[in-house]
Amino acid sequence: MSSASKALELLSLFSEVKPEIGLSEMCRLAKRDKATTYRHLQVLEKAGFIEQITASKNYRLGPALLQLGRMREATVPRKAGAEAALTALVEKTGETGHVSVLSGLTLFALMSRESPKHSTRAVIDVTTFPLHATASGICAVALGPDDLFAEACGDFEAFTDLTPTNAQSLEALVTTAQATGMGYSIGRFEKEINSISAPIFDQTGQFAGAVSVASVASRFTPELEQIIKKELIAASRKITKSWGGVIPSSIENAWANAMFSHQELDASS
Amino acid sequence: MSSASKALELLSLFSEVKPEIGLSEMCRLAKRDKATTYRHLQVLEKAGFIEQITASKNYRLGPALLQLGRMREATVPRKAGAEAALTALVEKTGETGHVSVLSGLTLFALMSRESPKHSTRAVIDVTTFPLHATASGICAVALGPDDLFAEACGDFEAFTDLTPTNAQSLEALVTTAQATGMGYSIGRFEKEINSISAPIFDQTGQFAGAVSVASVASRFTPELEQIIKKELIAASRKITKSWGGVIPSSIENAWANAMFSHQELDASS
DNA sequence: TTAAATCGGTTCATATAATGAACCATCGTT
DNA sequence: AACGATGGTTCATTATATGAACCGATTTAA
Repeated sequence: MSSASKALELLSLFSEVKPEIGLSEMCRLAKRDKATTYRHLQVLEKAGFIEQITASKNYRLGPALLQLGRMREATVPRKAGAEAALTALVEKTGETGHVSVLSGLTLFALMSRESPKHSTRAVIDVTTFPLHATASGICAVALGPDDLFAEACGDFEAFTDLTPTNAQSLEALVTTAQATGMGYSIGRFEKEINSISAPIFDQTGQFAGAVSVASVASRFTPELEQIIKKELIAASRKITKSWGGVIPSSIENAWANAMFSHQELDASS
Repeated sequence: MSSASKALELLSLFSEVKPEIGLSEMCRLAKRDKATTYRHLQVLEKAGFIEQITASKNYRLGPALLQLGRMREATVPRKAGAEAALTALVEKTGETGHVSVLSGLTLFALMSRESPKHSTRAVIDVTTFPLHATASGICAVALGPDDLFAEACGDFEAFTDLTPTNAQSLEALVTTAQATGMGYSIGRFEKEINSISAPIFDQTGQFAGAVSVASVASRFTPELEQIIKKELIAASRKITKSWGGVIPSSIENAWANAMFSHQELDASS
């Protein structure tokens, strides 16, 4: 392993709960020699990636990270960060995929991609997703800011006869989404279209959008559903990383439970 | 020079005007061997500090910077970043220094520090600075968001007989501040107190606050004024860096002109 | 169509820089 | 005063970084 890598690894030892680390402690955490660790810290400090607190002699993340982070934010559009993951998602599932972003109380379509695999396929032709009727929308209401629930209740347009049209039925969908870490829409926005959606988080740590797969109901087997969920999780992880976010452990747990329980059911059937 | 430093240096080659760089170009910019540069890029990519664009094979800043930048923001308060610079400022000038932050349309006092050098000294005992009467306020109106001018015009309270009480006289002060990159208050907030103020910028690239020196008029000689300005510039650079910002070149130019023309006057007198 | 020039990426003998055990100096406890 | 922490330093040993030359693929020019 290169020495530069070892130096950079030290940065990942900082966290919100441990923002300051002293030399000795860092040696223990990194399981490395004190002299080596010290030199690595010197390098990082000279570059502004960390700084030493004069009083305590501890180290913390440095100001250069703010600059570089801002530059990344300024120069790389979110769309670019979602592109590769969405392509992979579509390829692996053979279904239509799309990514949405939450701005204020509205869920906007960011991009969509269709699979050439089937002649019949879902087409995403909306610019904003109804919160109560789509998988992405349920995902946003369930895992995004609290005021989205009220916003969703403000418009119960019935797109199909399965669309939820009152707060109670919406609440049920939201609860399921919170338990599984994913949103579902079984023919609730368009007949014959089943969608599943996973949340995306950005550098503020908040829900930032959703990545979804829309499949035609006739080929939506349990096997396909399992594949879609698996790939959605992978896509969500990739996009979240690209947007500078971290998947909250509560979501990771929900995913693990959802995938595990489903596999169990499959095995026992 | 350590190889880790060399790798990290590559990051500073990215900028808003050059967000993507290819391998060969990076070699030229960094004046380093191609193989070495390539390996450095590999290390940075593995750490998420840069990423390669699949299509063009160019490199750009990576998502890890967003995460680390946000963590720095979350764990290091602005106050801490201003502390050392303010202490040095007060020591070198022997006068009272203070730092203010702009939040919305209001300029709040963040911290102040008095010099033990003189028994008579300025005391900063306000929590918000009037925009029209203080050096920090003029600085904010001149170099901050445009709507501050209207806000300043909303309250022309006359603290002394020198306080500007109409838009015209305020405009004149603002123009001077824009030309010199600093705000001035010669007995306009408190009699016998002269203040000079330099802007601070944060990671959004915008005016974020001001660092100021308040001196008692009786010892405010041209020599002291020159020292204060020089140290203010140094303090502004330090705090701006700590807050993740960059001094705009327009401000740097204004400072250079202001300092140079004054020195010329001194020499010719 | 060919040939020269670029590009990103790779190889391997050489040279340089990373390493860590042992070492200080300093601090706060016991 | 002896102990066990801390942050920081030294120097012989060793492992890693280095770069000239190379490769294959595109692009450009003749």
